[in-house]
Amino acid sequence: MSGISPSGDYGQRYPVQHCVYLCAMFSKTFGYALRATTFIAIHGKNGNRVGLQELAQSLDIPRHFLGKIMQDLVRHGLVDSIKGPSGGFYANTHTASTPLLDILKITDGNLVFDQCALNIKRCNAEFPCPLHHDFAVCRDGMLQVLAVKTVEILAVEVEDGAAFLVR
Amino acid sequence: MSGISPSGDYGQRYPVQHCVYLCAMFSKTFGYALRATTFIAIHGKNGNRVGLQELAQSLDIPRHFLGKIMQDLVRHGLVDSIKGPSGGFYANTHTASTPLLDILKITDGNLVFDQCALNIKRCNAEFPCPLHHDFAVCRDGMLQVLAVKTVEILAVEVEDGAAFLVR
DNA sequence: AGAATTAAAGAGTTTCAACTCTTTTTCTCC
DNA sequence: GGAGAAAAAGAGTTGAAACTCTTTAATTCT
Repeated sequence: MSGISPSGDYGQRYPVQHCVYLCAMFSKTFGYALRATTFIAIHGKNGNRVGLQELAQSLDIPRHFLGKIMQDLVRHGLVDSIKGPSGGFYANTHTASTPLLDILKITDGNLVFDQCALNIKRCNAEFPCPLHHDFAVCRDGMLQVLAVKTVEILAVEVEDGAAFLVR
Repeated sequence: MSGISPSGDYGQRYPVQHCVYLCAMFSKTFGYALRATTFIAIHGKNGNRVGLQELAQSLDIPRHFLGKIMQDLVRHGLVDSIKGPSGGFYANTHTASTPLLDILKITDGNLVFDQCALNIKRCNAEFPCPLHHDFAVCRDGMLQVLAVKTVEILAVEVEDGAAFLVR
């Protein structure tokens, strides 16, 4: 009959081997924004400014795309910026204390997630899709992390060498 | 200064209220495929056949798009089909016992997810991004669910009225 | 055999995230 | 105040997922 390997080999059935196939939960933009904000929380304080060029190179993010994202973060007051020579981005009083969830709201918008994992229109505890509960556990756990963790927490981890923003 | 509400209101800073913003983890195609397979496991047995028209209408899925997806499921041996008048899709010996992960592999492909939530190139336990651990917990939990649950389990839940494939 | 029906197949369209390029505005320094 | 540097702003491009439309192949029934 048919195997399940997605690329053409329709051989026989196979045991599920250990491998990971899940898609990302967040947009790339969110990852870029989070990493940039954390970088600025670390390097853009005490009068220091981080230029777009430096930021993009340090984090290996497409420069112009990052420019757009930074615009947004500045508009929302997450970081500050100044134009002109020796201008750049720097941390303000909000930067470090920002919960990650705030960044997600900016980058990924008001996707109020009443859709479920299976994209059924109205899926809730009363009329759940077959994956409603399992997915809710996973999602709410992640949400809790994002609500509780702040940029500062990440910054400290990175400064301690316990986590990394690149590579 | 600036609020965080994504749609233009750059007012003052705000408290994080309870709301959910996470994106889906799976493609729409996966949701369609999973629901269709489960529907067929329920209604396409004992010589019964489910036509594409009926399937698409019952599940509220775009008909021609579902046609493409069904092609794939048939090719991979997950369900069987027959053409002509009174043709349609029906369950075979594999259908009910298929783990959900198999369907994900077909629809979402061999996305070996060594990328992390923040899209850093090489993110692993040794050199983790700041969200590596939290995301791994969430992802692996979901993966476990998908590996363990089968179409049959969903079908029973649906037949018992404990879960729903539409609405 | 021929008409009707249904899935399979293939090609096209739409939408949106991700990314690029160019121009404008603001600021500093001489 | 003029030149240069840097962010802001806006418009354009690309690629892939999601969805549509049309044609072909297989099957049944008369």
